[in-house]
Amino acid sequence: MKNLRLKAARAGKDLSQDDLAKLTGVSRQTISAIEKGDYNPTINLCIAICRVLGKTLDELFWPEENT
Amino acid sequence: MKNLRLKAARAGKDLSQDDLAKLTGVSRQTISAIEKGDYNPTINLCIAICRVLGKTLDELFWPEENT
DNA sequence: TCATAATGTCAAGTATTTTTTACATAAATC
DNA sequence: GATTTATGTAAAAAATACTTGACATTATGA
Repeated sequence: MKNLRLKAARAGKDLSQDDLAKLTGVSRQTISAIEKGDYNPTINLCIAICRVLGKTLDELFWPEENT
Repeated sequence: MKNLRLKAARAGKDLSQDDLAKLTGVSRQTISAIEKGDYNPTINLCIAICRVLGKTLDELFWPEENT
Protein backbone atom coordinates (compact mmCIF):
# COMPACT_ATOMS: atom_id res chain seq x y z
CA MET A 1 0.00 0.00 0.00
CA LYS A 2 1.04 3.59 -0.63
CA ASN A 3 3.15 5.50 1.84
CA LEU A 4 1.22 8.74 1.95
CA ARG A 5 2.96 9.91 5.09
CA LEU A 6 6.24 9.92 3.23
CA LYS A 7 4.70 11.74 0.31
CA ALA A 8 3.22 14.33 2.65
CA ALA A 9 6.45 14.81 4.59
CA ARG A 10 8.36 15.29 1.36
CA ALA A 11 5.81 17.82 0.13
CA GLY A 12 6.12 19.58 3.50
CA LYS A 13 9.78 20.17 2.73
CA ASP A 14 9.02 21.20 -0.85
CA LEU A 15 11.18 18.46 -2.30
CA SER A 16 10.61 16.52 -5.49
CA GLN A 17 11.18 12.78 -5.60
CA ASP A 18 14.37 13.54 -7.44
CA ASP A 19 15.50 16.01 -4.79
CA LEU A 20 14.89 13.48 -2.04
CA ALA A 21 16.64 10.80 -4.06
CA LYS A 22 19.73 12.93 -4.41
CA LEU A 23 19.70 13.92 -0.75
CA THR A 24 19.46 10.29 0.32
CA GLY A 25 21.82 8.90 -2.27
CA VAL A 26 19.44 6.64 -4.17
CA SER A 27 17.70 6.80 -7.52
CA ARG A 28 14.47 8.61 -8.18
CA GLN A 29 12.84 5.32 -9.08
CA THR A 30 13.61 3.96 -5.65
CA ILE A 31 11.87 6.88 -3.94
CA SER A 32 8.95 6.51 -6.31
CA ALA A 33 8.65 2.81 -5.56
CA ILE A 34 8.74 3.38 -1.81
CA GLU A 35 6.00 5.99 -1.98
CA LYS A 36 4.02 3.74 -4.24
CA GLY A 37 4.45 1.02 -1.64
CA ASP A 38 5.84 -1.43 -4.10
CA TYR A 39 8.55 -2.62 -1.84
CA ASN A 40 10.60 -3.03 1.13
CA PRO A 41 13.49 -0.61 1.51
CA THR A 42 16.40 -1.27 3.84
CA ILE A 43 16.38 0.32 7.29
CA ASN A 44 19.39 2.46 6.48
CA LEU A 45 17.58 4.02 3.57
CA CYS A 46 14.52 4.61 5.74
CA ILE A 47 16.72 6.30 8.33
CA ALA A 48 18.35 8.48 5.66
CA ILE A 49 14.93 9.53 4.41
CA CYS A 50 13.75 10.30 7.93
CA ARG A 51 16.78 12.45 8.60
CA VAL A 52 16.28 14.50 5.46
CA LEU A 53 12.61 14.99 6.20
CA GLY A 54 12.99 15.61 9.93
CA LYS A 55 10.83 12.67 10.91
CA THR A 56 11.36 9.43 12.81
CA LEU A 57 10.95 5.84 11.66
CA ASP A 58 7.71 5.48 13.57
CA GLU A 59 6.30 8.60 11.98
CA LEU A 60 7.01 7.52 8.43
CA PHE A 61 7.33 3.75 8.40
CA TRP A 62 5.50 2.20 11.30
CA PRO A 63 2.39 0.54 9.85
CA GLU A 64 -0.77 2.49 10.42
CA GLU A 65 -3.27 0.83 12.66
CA ASN A 66 -6.39 -0.06 10.74
CA THR A 67 -9.05 -0.51 13.34
CA MET B 1 27.84 -1.27 15.46
CA LYS B 2 25.99 -3.74 17.66
CA ASN B 3 22.30 -3.48 18.26
CA LEU B 4 22.21 -3.98 21.99
CA ARG B 5 18.69 -2.69 22.31
CA LEU B 6 17.49 -5.55 20.15
CA LYS B 7 19.51 -8.04 22.15
CA ALA B 8 18.08 -6.66 25.39
CA ALA B 9 14.50 -6.67 24.11
CA ARG B 10 14.87 -10.25 22.99
CA ALA B 11 16.30 -11.24 26.36
CA GLY B 12 13.38 -9.45 27.99
CA LYS B 13 11.02 -11.83 26.23
CA ASP B 14 13.24 -14.82 27.06
CA LEU B 15 13.72 -15.71 23.43
CA SER B 16 16.81 -17.21 21.81
CA GLN B 17 18.04 -15.92 18.47
CA ASP B 18 16.60 -19.06 16.98
CA ASP B 19 13.21 -18.46 18.61
CA LEU B 20 13.09 -14.91 17.28
CA ALA B 21 14.19 -16.10 13.86
CA LYS B 22 11.34 -18.59 13.71
CA LEU B 23 8.80 -16.08 14.98
CA THR B 24 9.86 -13.55 12.36
CA GLY B 25 10.33 -16.03 9.53
CA VAL B 26 14.02 -15.57 8.89
CA SER B 27 17.14 -17.59 9.61
CA ARG B 28 19.02 -17.54 12.87
CA GLN B 29 22.04 -16.12 11.09
CA THR B 30 20.03 -13.13 9.98
CA ILE B 31 19.04 -12.31 13.55
CA SER B 32 22.61 -12.82 14.65
CA ALA B 33 23.92 -10.49 11.96
CA ILE B 34 21.40 -7.79 12.83
CA GLU B 35 22.34 -7.93 16.51
CA LYS B 36 25.97 -7.91 15.58
CA GLY B 37 25.25 -4.81 13.51
CA ASP B 38 26.83 -6.24 10.43
CA TYR B 39 24.17 -5.05 8.15
CA ASN B 40 21.14 -3.44 6.96
CA PRO B 41 17.91 -5.40 7.23
CA THR B 42 14.79 -4.53 5.30
CA ILE B 43 12.13 -2.42 6.99
CA ASN B 44 9.60 -5.23 6.84
CA LEU B 45 11.90 -7.48 8.81
CA CYS B 46 12.50 -4.72 11.35
CA ILE B 47 8.75 -4.30 11.72
CA ALA B 48 8.27 -8.05 12.18
CA ILE B 49 10.93 -8.07 14.89
CA CYS B 50 9.37 -5.08 16.63
CA ARG B 51 5.97 -6.74 16.65
CA VAL B 52 7.29 -9.93 18.20
CA LEU B 53 9.21 -8.00 20.85
CA GLY B 54 6.51 -5.45 21.58
CA LYS B 55 8.65 -2.50 20.59
CA THR B 56 8.54 0.19 17.93
CA LEU B 57 10.98 0.99 15.16
CA ASP B 58 12.25 4.02 17.00
CA GLU B 59 12.88 1.99 20.14
CA LEU B 60 14.93 -0.70 18.42
CA PHE B 61 16.29 0.77 15.21
CA TRP B 62 16.50 4.53 15.40
CA PRO B 63 20.20 5.37 15.74
CA GLU B 64 21.24 6.28 19.23
CA GLU B 65 22.32 9.80 19.72
CA ASN B 66 25.97 9.93 20.64
CA THR B 67 26.38 13.26 22.29
C1' DT C 1 1.87 26.07 -28.49
C1' DC C 2 6.33 24.87 -26.69
C1' DA C 3 9.31 23.82 -23.02
C1' DT C 4 10.18 22.07 -18.69
C1' DA C 5 9.44 19.85 -14.22
C1' DA C 6 7.41 16.04 -11.73
C1' DT C 7 5.94 11.56 -11.68
C1' DG C 8 4.89 6.53 -13.26
C1' DT C 9 6.61 2.50 -15.20
C1' DC C 10 9.29 -1.12 -17.59
C1' DA C 11 13.29 -4.05 -18.60
C1' DA C 12 17.92 -5.51 -17.80
C1' DG C 13 21.77 -5.34 -15.01
C1' DT C 14 24.36 -4.83 -10.42
C1' DA C 15 24.68 -4.90 -5.45
C1' DT C 16 23.34 -6.61 -1.21
C1' DT C 17 20.26 -9.11 1.83
C1' DT C 18 19.07 -13.61 3.25
C1' DT C 19 19.28 -18.74 3.08
C1' DT C 20 21.45 -23.02 3.43
C1' DT C 21 24.92 -25.88 5.11
C1' DA C 22 28.48 -26.51 7.98
C1' DC C 23 31.69 -26.27 11.78
C1' DA C 24 33.28 -24.16 16.16
C1' DT C 25 32.97 -22.69 21.17
C1' DA C 26 30.96 -22.00 25.84
C1' DA C 27 27.51 -23.00 29.33
C1' DA C 28 24.04 -26.02 31.42
C1' DT C 29 22.26 -30.50 32.39
C1' DC C 30 22.41 -35.48 32.59
C1' DG D 1 32.40 -37.30 30.14
C1' DA D 2 28.42 -36.88 26.93
C1' DT D 3 24.49 -34.19 25.31
C1' DT D 4 21.92 -30.30 24.48
C1' DT D 5 21.23 -25.30 23.94
C1' DA D 6 22.77 -20.81 22.53
C1' DT D 7 25.74 -18.28 19.84
C1' DG D 8 29.53 -16.91 16.27
C1' DT D 9 31.12 -17.35 11.84
C1' DA D 10 32.11 -18.59 6.89
C1' DA D 11 31.22 -19.70 1.96
C1' DA D 12 28.16 -20.47 -1.91
C1' DA D 13 23.74 -19.82 -3.73
C1' DA D 14 19.11 -17.71 -3.95
C1' DA D 15 16.16 -13.82 -3.48
C1' DT D 16 15.41 -9.17 -3.84
C1' DA D 17 16.80 -4.13 -3.28
C1' DC D 18 18.45 -0.78 -6.18
C1' DT D 19 20.46 1.35 -10.62
C1' DT D 20 20.48 2.81 -15.25
C1' DG D 21 18.28 4.15 -19.30
C1' DA D 22 14.33 4.85 -21.65
C1' DC D 23 9.71 6.37 -22.75
C1' DA D 24 5.10 8.03 -21.29
C1' DT D 25 1.66 11.23 -18.96
C1' DT D 26 0.28 15.30 -16.50
C1' DA D 27 0.70 19.92 -14.96
C1' DT D 28 2.75 24.50 -15.07
C1' DG D 29 4.52 28.50 -17.10
C1' DA D 30 6.82 31.30 -20.95
